[in-house]
Amino acid sequence: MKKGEKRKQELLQIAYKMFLIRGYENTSVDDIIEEAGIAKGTYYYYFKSKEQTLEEVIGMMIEQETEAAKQILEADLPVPQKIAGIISSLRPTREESSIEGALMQPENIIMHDKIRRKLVETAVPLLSKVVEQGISDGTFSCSNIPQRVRMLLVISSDLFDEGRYTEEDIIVFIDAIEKLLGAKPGTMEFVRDLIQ
Amino acid sequence: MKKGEKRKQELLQIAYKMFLIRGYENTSVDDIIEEAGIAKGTYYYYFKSKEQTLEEVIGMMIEQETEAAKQILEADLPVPQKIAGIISSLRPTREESSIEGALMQPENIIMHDKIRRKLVETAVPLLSKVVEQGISDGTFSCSNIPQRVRMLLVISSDLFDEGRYTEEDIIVFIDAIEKLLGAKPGTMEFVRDLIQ
DNA sequence: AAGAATTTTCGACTCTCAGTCGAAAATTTC
DNA sequence: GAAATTTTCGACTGAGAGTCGAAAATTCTT
Repeated sequence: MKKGEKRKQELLQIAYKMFLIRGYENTSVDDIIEEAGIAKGTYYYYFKSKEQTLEEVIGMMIEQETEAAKQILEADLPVPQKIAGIISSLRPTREESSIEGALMQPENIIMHDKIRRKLVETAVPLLSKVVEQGISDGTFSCSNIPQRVRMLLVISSDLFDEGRYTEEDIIVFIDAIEKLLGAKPGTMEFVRDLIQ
Repeated sequence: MKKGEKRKQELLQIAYKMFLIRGYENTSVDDIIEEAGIAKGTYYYYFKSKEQTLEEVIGMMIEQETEAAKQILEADLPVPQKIAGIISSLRPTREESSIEGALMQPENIIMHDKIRRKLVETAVPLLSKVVEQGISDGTFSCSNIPQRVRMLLVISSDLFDEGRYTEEDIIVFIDAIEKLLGAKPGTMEFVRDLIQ
């Protein structure tokens, strides 16, 4: 038998994959333990509840994604590059979004919502710092940075999380960035490439 | 015994109240039928599933709220007044938001999310028309109206649906409206009063 | 008005699923 | 190597969503 922490990580990995593929609501604890080849009691020895498992899975995901983002933040790069880098690293990995596309759509409301909240919460401070730097160097010009950054993040998750966006959405989104952060027209065009 | 449609409305009313007070997830079908004094089978004679009941309850809510909004849309009023009117009529009623405050917070994610989506979906076309009128009369100046309106709605639900907003949020929100719709600075200040 | 057809209601039953618990097995400590 | 601690086991409970066939009420026919 495994020693504690190892086993927990293993379960977290399994839960992560299953939540991703089949959705949180469509994955039962029994599914997880079967996949892991353990008994009910063992599962509940490591997790207080199914929901706590979700919480930890999300924490894991976000932490991983935040890791790279923080690196970039510290680097010595021009503001647009930093923004580009942070956004791409926070973006769902191919693994996450491509698994059968089954991911964030049908009825994964709960998981989706929790990820969204946590993502906003952790990304706002990071991006705010970059925007501050952007203000120093004249790229941006505005006050109440965290509030503005949050708005842009909320918009972007509405637009891009579910794949439902058109060319017009992109145009307006870029315009929104420039207007809300006080950048010169056209300077945020590079964002378009990040969306692809 | 009641005749069909009447009974269904009655059940819808009961479900509506219970979902509001105790939340969708914390209300069992058994709770509903007990309150209504009917048997399980009768409930399922009228609804395919619990989720369909939620769907219909939300449809009912939104329809009611949209009613008043449409009236205002048709009226012959200055743009700011129309916006104010529509927003207030789409806003959760005191009944909805005040019931023990238990409403939209703890773990009503599913109901909250469904309401949000449906609300955005129905409000975008309405407000877009007003903005168009605002462009004719010079209040606004922009293209891609529905996209912009949607963004503002999404922001506002993030900000106000859960009561978590500060003075700065309001300032930035108003600024966002003006910038995104191309209104002159200060012209949207009246929105502040709608939030209170 | 009586029977037939239809609508509405009933409630016991099934199935799935999250979570519990006491005891067994493995591991660590002394 | 015995006692203490950690980890695992799986049968069991309880809750809740949804099913189903049959009874009761209502409406339709003639």
